[in-house]
Amino acid sequence: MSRTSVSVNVGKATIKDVASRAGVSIKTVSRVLNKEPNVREETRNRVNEAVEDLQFKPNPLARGLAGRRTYSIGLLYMNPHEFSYVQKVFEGAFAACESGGYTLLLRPCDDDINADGVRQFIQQTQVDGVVLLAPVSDRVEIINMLAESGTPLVQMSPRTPNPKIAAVSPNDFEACIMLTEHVLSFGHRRIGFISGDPEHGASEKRLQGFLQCLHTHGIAQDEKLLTDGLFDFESGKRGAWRLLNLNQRPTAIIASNDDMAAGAIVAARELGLDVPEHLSVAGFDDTPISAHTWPPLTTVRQPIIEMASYATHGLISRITDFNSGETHPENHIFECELIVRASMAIPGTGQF
Amino acid sequence: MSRTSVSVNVGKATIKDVASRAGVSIKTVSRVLNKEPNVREETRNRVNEAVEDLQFKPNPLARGLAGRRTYSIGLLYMNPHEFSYVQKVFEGAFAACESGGYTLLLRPCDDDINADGVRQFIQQTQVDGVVLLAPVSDRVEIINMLAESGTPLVQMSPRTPNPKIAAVSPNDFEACIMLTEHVLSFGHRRIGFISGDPEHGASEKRLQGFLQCLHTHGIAQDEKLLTDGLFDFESGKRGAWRLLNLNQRPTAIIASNDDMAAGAIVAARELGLDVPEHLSVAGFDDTPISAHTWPPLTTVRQPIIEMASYATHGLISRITDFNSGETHPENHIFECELIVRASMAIPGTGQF
DNA sequence: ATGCCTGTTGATAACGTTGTCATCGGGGTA
DNA sequence: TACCCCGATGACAACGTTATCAACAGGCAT
Repeated sequence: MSRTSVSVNVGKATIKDVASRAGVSIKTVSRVLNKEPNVREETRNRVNEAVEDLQFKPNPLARGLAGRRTYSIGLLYMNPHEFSYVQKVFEGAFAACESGGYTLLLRPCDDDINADGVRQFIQQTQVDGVVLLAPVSDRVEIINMLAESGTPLVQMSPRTPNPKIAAVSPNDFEACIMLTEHVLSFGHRRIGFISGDPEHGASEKRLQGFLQCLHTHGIAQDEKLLTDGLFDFESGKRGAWRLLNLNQRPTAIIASNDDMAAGAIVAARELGLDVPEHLSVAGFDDTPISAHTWPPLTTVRQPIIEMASYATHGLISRITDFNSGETHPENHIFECELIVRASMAIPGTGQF
Repeated sequence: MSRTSVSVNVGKATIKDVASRAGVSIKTVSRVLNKEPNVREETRNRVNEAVEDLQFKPNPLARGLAGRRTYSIGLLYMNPHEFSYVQKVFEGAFAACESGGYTLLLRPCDDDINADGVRQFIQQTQVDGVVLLAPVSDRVEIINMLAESGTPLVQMSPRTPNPKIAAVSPNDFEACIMLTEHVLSFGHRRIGFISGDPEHGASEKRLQGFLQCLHTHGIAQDEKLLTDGLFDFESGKRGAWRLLNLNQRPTAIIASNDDMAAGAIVAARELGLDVPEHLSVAGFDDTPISAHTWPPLTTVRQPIIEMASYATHGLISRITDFNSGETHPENHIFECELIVRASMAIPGTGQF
């Protein structure tokens, strides 16, 4: 009535306009919008038609204010230097949000992130829940604060899954056994291992998988072949440098991620060693760089997008289904996949 | 009064609590919060104290609903395969938002993005403004739609700056001249060039810079040495493959970005050519991969973070200063920097 | 004195939803 | 018949801010 709209005011319609057009109260429109029960089929249809006609989109701000929820969730992460990982997580989480009508907020965290910072973020943005990437997912004070404040959360790759908290994880341990098996199958027996950032639970798990596999095959473990890294290129390069300067240097190096493996390749070249003729190298994570080095890296793919999507879906449904009786949060494990490329060869030959 | 708070309700305070504590009306608190004029110094102080005491944070949803603004802006981008670029933009934009009290929403756009999709995004999220990354910044229908709807925007690296629209750009043309000069200084005369995705304005500008530089030095242009790419690794590899299979192959290749340069290195290796002994390679953008290949790539650094931060700051102040009389939007140009690494050598020698 | 402007302040509407509760009517049960 | 319960619906308060406009005090010109 009040609007002499000629398709100009499209999108500016409010719930009142819809209500008067459908000949019902705004509350009934609200019920239909939120798929609440106890609305007659015919009424529901009439409302939906009006919504369609007016191209009505509920105002998220009003919704949030009245309903104490924002239909948005936060994604907290650290380590911008592993950004290709974050990117994929974002991709998966974004897709899940999209399909659920949610908005996703990215939140980079400094190394010195504390519970207060997170609390402030949540207060400021009013997100309905959060996805925590490793290693944020391991900060006890943050987890506690969120639990206390009743904010739904889901962890990605936590060090030790908490039975009370939903989580998704790759099977790092088994995956690293699989990778090591692969390396052994070429005949390598002196294998160097560059571990990852100890801040990440995955680092320990990958190392343990490696050691377990050696043990299974009855290969003596040589402490000198284990060296530390931090998941970044430079530390991988330094680690490989140390390994390659041993009296008896390894014929293969497994790096706990691709960036470090790329560093290992560069270290080898600087020492005049060809990959894979003189040294085989394997990475982990199947990031873009693993396909873009020369030679391209044999690595392990985590289904990051799927994991993020799964985690986010779960989070959203927990936020939504306030009704469903406390389903036990699970730690869902995802299988990894071996990606064979050209950085691995039979020792001393360069042959595959 | 009503709250027997024992520091439990911290953060749940509303503007009313602040008002009663300071002994003023909520409107006056609002005035102080929004730094409006015409509040007595003493009153202002009293309110600020109350805000501090109660750890009051205004509810952004209520703010948005009442004030018709959300204190959030959107970042629209395409091409996830150039994600390290997006990452840096995000970094800069995020910092600017942070300091301005704004929230940043990332919005990946499909290739088939259209004005309707963007309109929907804006309606749904109610962002106060948007940052458009190339090549979204060149979609005329989108720009027009935003202009019509009165949404403030800023373009990053538009093809042709519009005098009515604020923008930031790198000096691609001059930067590519600088890079080409550098290549020429090693004595290269047959230089292959792999251009970028024609969808991006930068591609044309970089190519023109290259050609201009050759012309300045009186070097005849050989069409065969120009080949097309799409800014991704694979197209770079294919482009280099074509160039290296010419009867008279180039002694150096300039790729329009680092991913393609990495592809060029791999193509060379596959053909048994060493870099830089048999072939020099240069990239563009100084992405992480440029430092992680072997040899590391000579490239050009755009100050992406600074550009994004500058653009975002400008956007925010335009949103805020509804008062200031229509300052002419400017296209701010940023200088690029040559990054010299080890992928470039004197033709046929491998020496720097 | 009177009127007017200006700086300061407050009462209250408005923003567009969801939540709470009341109402109404019809069918099943005692 | 009387009662109760339940599905369907609506009136109106509530959410926590900003916007509008009125009120008030004091200074200055008339």
